[in-house]
Amino acid sequence: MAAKRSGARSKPLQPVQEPRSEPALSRERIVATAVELLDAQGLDGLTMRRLADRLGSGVMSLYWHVNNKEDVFDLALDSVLEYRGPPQIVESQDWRADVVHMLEDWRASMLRHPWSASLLPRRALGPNILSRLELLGKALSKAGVADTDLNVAIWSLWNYVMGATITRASFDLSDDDRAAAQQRLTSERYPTIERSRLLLDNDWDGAFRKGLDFLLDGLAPRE
Amino acid sequence: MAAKRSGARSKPLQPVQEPRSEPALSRERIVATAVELLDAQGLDGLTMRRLADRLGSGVMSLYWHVNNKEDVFDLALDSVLEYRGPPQIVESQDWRADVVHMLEDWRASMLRHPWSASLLPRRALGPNILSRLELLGKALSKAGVADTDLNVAIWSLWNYVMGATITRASFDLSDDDRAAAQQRLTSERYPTIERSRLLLDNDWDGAFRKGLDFLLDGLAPRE
DNA sequence: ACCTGAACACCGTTCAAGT
DNA sequence: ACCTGAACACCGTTCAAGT
Repeated sequence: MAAKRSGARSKPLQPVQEPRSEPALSRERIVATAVELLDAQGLDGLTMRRLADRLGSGVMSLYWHVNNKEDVFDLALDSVLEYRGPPQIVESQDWRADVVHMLEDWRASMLRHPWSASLLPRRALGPNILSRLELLGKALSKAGVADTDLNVAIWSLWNYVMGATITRASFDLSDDDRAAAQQRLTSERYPTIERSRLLLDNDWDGAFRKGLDFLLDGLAPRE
Repeated sequence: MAAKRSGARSKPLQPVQEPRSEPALSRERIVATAVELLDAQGLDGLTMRRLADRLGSGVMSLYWHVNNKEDVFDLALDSVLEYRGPPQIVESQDWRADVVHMLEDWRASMLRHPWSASLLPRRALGPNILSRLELLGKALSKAGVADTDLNVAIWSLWNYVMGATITRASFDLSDDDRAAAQQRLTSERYPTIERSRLLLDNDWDGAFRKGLDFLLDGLAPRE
C-alpha cells in the first residue's frame, strides 16, 4: 500500500530495514496502542482482539509480550502517569505551592486519559505512582508535617485527588444529563442542593483548587 | 420440591398462592439477588446468566423487568445506599458531629458492599444518593458555610469520601500484596513513604476520621 | 402480562503448532 | 524467540414465539 521510500541507498550497510507497514510487535508498542484505544473508546473499548487489529497482528501474538489483559491495564495506567517535574528543581521555598502544583499536574495527567482515574485505585501501585507519592511526601515533610501525621496527610490528599478526578472524568461525558438532573432537583425535595446549583457549576478546576486549599489549611496551617 | 404448607385453609378466599420453590420474578427480587451476587463475586461476577440462574429463571426473563445490565447496576447501587438516619432527628446543636456521622455512615454502607464505591461516581445519581447529598448540604449550611461556598464544600467532602472508600475497598482485598509492596519500597528509592509506613498502617477508620477532621477544619473552622 | 430458547456477534485465554 | 489459528467456555442482547 505505502509508496516505496525513494532515494534509499542501493548498497545497504546494515540489513535493509524495509519499513514494513507494521513494525515488529513489542511491549512498548502494545502499551502505546492500548492507550490510544482507551483514549478513543474508553475502558470497555479495550479488547485484546481490537488491540491486535490495530497492531496488525494476531490476537495471540500479544500474549508473548504480555501475561494477560490485566497486565495491559497496569502498563497502560502507569505509562500515563509519568511525572515530568519542573525543569529545574531550584531550591523552592514555597512548599505549599509545590504540593498544589504536583497535585494539579497529577489530576491533569489523569484527565487527559479519562479512563485512568477510575482504574488507578483498583490496581497495583506502579513505579510512576510511587514516585509521585514519594515527591508528595517529601514536600509535605518539608512543609512541616510531622512524621506521625505524614501518613494521614498523604492519604487525605490522595483521597481528595482521586475522588475529584474520578468524578470529574465521569461527569464530563454527560453534560446534558447533568442539566436534566439539576432540572429534576427543582421539582422535588432537594432544596439545599438545588439552591447550591450543585450540578450546574462548571468551574471544575476552580472548585478543585479551592477544596484543595481548604484541605491544606487543615493539614498544614499557613504561618 | 418444597413440602406443601400444612394447615392451609381448604376453602381459599383468594387464589391459593402455592409457595413455589421460586417465587415470581420481580424487579425487587432481581435487584436483591444482584446485590447478593455482587457481594459474593465482585463487579465482574455479576452476569445476566448467573443472575438468572440464581433466580431460577431463563436469562431473557430478566429483560422484562429491567432494560439491560446497566440498569441492574444502577438499581443495585442505589438500593445499597439507602440512608437510615438517626432514629430521632432531635434538634442537634452539633452540626459538625452530624456531618461526621453522616459521612462515616455513608462510607460504612459502601464498605459493606465493596463493589459499590467504585461504581458510584461513574453512574447517575439515584434518589438515595441525592437524599444523602441534600442532608449533607443542609448540615453544612447550618454549620455556617456560606451559600457561595456550599458547592465547594459538598464536592470536597464527596471527593474525600469517595477517594477514601474506593481506595480502602480495593486495597482490602490484598493484604499480602501490600506487605510485599512495602517491602519493595525499602530497597528502592522511596525513602519518605517508606519511613511513613504508608502501606502498612492498618488503621483505616482512624485515618479516615483524622483526614476528615482536617478537611472540616479547613471548611468550617471551629469557633 | 410475563416468560422462553435459539441465535448472533462478540469476549479472554489454552493449546498445540508453525517459523 | 516470536507468531499463529482453532477451539473452549464464556458474554449481552435481538428476535420471534409461546402461555
